[in-house]
Amino acid sequence: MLPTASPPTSEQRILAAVRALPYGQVAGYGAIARRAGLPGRARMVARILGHNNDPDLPWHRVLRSDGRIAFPAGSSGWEEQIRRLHAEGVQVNNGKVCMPLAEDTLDAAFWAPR
DNA sequence: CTGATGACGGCGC
DNA sequence: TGCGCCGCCATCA
Repeated sequence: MLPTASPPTSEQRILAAVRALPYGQVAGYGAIARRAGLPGRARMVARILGHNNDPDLPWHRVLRSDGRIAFPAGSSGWEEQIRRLHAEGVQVNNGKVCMPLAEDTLDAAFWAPR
């Protein structure tokens, strides 16, 4: 590697965490920030997504911690996100994703009584 | 430098 | 269950 290698910026780590979301899976802003090594920066994740211009970025898999679409109901972004989630087989009810967040799923699996 | 804003989160009532 | 307030942090006016 180049000797001038610099540490990844917070923005890059956040984008990487979003790209790491598997198809048909969703996560909250706080969860993404946490995975990026930036606990408490949920708002920073939101700002990055709002300024991102990468068509390959699965931003539609990022929701609020309660599983709701972050955009105002009825807005173009709101409809677009639901449209994309539906395309991945994720069911959405009145702006609410009908499935547990990725982090909750992993946590539930870990704590499951088996 | 100070104050306001935002694709948020958590807790209290 | 729903609503409101406060906390966190980076960016903007």
